[in-house]
Amino acid sequence: MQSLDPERIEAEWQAYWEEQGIDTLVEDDGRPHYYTLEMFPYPSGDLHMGHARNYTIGDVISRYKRMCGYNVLHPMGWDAFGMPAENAAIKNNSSPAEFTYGNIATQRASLKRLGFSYDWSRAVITSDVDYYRWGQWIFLKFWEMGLVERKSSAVNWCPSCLTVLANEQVVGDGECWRCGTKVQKKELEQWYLKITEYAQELLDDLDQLTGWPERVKQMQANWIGRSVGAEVDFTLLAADGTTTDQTVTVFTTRPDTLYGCSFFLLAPEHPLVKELVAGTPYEKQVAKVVEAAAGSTSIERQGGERQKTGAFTGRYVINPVNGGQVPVWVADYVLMDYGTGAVMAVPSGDERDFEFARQYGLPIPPVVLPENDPLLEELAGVRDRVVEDVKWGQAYSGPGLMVQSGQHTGLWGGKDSEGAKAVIDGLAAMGKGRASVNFRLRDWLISRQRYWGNPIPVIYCEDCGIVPVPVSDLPVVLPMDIDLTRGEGLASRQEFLHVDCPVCGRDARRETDTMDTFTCSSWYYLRYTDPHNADAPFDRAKTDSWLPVDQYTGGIEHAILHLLYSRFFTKALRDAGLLDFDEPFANLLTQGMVKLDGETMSKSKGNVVAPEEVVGQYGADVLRLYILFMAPPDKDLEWSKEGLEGIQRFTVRFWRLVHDLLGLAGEDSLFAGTRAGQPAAEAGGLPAAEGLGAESRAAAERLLRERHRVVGKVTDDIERFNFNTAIAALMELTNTASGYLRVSAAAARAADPACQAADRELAETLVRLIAPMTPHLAEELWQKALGKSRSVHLEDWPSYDAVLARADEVEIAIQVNGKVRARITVPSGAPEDGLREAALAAAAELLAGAAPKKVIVVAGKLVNIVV
RNA sequence: GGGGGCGUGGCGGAAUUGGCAUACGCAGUGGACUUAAAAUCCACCUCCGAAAGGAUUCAGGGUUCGAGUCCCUGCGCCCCUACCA
Repeated sequence: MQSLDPERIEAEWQAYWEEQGIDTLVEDDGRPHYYTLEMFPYPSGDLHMGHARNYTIGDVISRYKRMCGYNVLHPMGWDAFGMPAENAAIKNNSSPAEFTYGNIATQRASLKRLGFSYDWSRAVITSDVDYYRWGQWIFLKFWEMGLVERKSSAVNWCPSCLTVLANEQVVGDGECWRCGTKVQKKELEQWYLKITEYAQELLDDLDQLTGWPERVKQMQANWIGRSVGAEVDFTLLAADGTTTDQTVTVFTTRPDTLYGCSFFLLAPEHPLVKELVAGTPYEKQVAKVVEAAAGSTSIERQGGERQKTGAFTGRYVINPVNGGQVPVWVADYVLMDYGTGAVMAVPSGDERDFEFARQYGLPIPPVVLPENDPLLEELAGVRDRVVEDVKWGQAYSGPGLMVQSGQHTGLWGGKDSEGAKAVIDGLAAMGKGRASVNFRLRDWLISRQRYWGNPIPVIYCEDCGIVPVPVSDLPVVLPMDIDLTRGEGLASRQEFLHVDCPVCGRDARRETDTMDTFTCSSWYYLRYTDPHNADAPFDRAKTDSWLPVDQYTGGIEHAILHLLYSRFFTKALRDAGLLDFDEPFANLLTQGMVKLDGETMSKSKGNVVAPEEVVGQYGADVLRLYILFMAPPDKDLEWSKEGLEGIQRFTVRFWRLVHDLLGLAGEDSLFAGTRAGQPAAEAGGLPAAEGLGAESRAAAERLLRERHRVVGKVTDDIERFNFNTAIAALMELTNTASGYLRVSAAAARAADPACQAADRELAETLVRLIAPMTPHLAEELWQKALGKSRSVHLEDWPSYDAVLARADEVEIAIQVNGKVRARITVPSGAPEDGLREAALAAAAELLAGAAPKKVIVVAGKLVNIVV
């Protein structure tokens, strides 16, 4: 027996698998399809432990499903465009392409060293022109469908990355998702994809995603942010108080509180603001609020809450339900990009309005009263406004009785209430309002003022305006010779910038913005089904047969960004007639983080453990098994060197056990450590094993049962991704088998053919069970120790017999009043009646004559006697 | 503020439908082997107790024959999100 040498074994079998092409997909071989996918990495350096975890989980699923008889698509690629490559290029005086492709080579080597079963012939790199040309093609397809829009709006600008960002990429307290710099607001003309057209469907179809974590679905639902309510039109009064024909519309979820509107608010960025105050005494104060809001990145917080500021504009609007004149204010807490940018303030029913009213001395008339409110007696049924100001310490935003609300007084108010409906109906009849649904989701801003990305295929012509690049002119190739260290960008290349207008043929200018990298990752899972297609992004027949992805595995950080964008792309491509399914990922597994001393591993904190290092020291199999064992995949994993070494010990024990079972162990026997050639049991005080005596026969029986039980357990656990307990069960089987070998003499086993066959069968089972997790170790044992000539990874998953897994006898706990007082052993499958009798007999002494009131029998488990 | 999740030995964690709490591993302790150590093997290893026995899944209450699991209250922790009208 050779000693376990991971370095030699792993190199040898990786070469063998590659040469045999066992991971290369053979399409349409008659087996059912299974598509397992892990989120592809960004090539910013070598792989980190989070990648190792993500891809280990995916690899176990892939190998397990293959052994279960599926034709498994298990691809890998790189999300290769983006900022870090630009920054690194400037720092290292090289180019983004050099940096990116260098890291891809490094990561590819690391992935191979970890023994992942990817079909490398299908690798997709998003910065390859053969890939991104189809991203441009899809952009033009979306253009055709009316899903592309160029518009001017207040956008998020990262002053460090020198580019705009999508709403989803502004994180935390208004920071850039990539560099953490405070984002600024800028009014700019940019390219958008109309994801909002799919808002309702993106929300509704979350219900279809039964294989997604509730948490992720909730996060997406919150992000989409559907609110039901109404739009209300307020008529603007001129400066002299006369009526104009101009209206300002608000969105509200509480139309029932409309009678309590005592002031009207505009966002500082609202286009009307300037116009209202121009040349008036109010201009100065209002301008102050507007300016402060523009620099709101530096807003101070007071006691965790922002101080609200605002200013009166000197103008009024008319409340459509009661004709009341309402002062118009500008307030910094009103957001331009939610609703209409204008708000009807109802301070008695909204905490923020309440706070603002108190601060500026504005009235707070009550309109919806909570139960038991002292005002109920005074105001019940009162239609006109008699109380202008409540004495409350805070607003009441719950449901309640409507008062001081004209004809709607006495109705029940609240979100989506009868009162709300009645007010909407009244407004609709007047033509001053309508029921409305508002979404928080904004259109997806996809243009980036960066070089290292997919060029937006658009041309600006002085005569023809904005012209899409004709499909026949694709791809728009990204020039590779841009020198970022000299401050160059796409506009620096005349041959890129200047182009003949596709319509009129005159000199025109190319768009120099590139697309958000998230557009590249929004459809890569489709490309894997047909990665070399030169005529189309993908082939409908292939996507139909492989998608949706059966199992997608990746980090929770993509809960909104990537997963929402991909869902949108899928739906849009479906509507383009290119796909026939609604959702890209049927099942989603979000793996937890890898931590060290309770902190997330990160380069900046300097607390990283590099997978490469661990592989070098312990081997890929040990790293993989450790990652799977230490925590369930969706929980955070605390790194522990001791734990890693424990797993290493287990792999050695497993290795020796298989050899022992086959009679191949010799001096490396599990029990060779104590006295040469003698079972350690002797030293441990057990009688020396002489042959297959009664004790070893009993052990053999136990072992057979355990074999069937553990195969069942490991199968169930892998199906449910409980890899940690699957490994625990394998450890138990290993321990049971060691116990059996300890009490039975090797010579006697070798002399008994039935015994030898059983031992061999067990060894084969063990190797097949561990194969998805430690593929190299398993292959070495399978081919070298067991003498097989075909890869273990092409074998069938072991089967088991539930009947054999059941013990002949089971131990039944006898409880008295719910506490375990005794145990009896009965034949398994004993009938309930018998069990009851046996239990009562066994408990007679304990009961001391007390008559049982009730006896509960749980078959095969326990009997509870209630006295 | 809103939403989601969690709380089990010294540690990571198990308990699949309400049915014997603490599987498996780490750390620790003792033993065998060794001149010795490491490695290996064996045994012990929730707490109190000499033992018999008792207590124990953050705390308190409830439902139930029976609760780590379900319900209520409180405490603590984590994650997401946030002037969203």
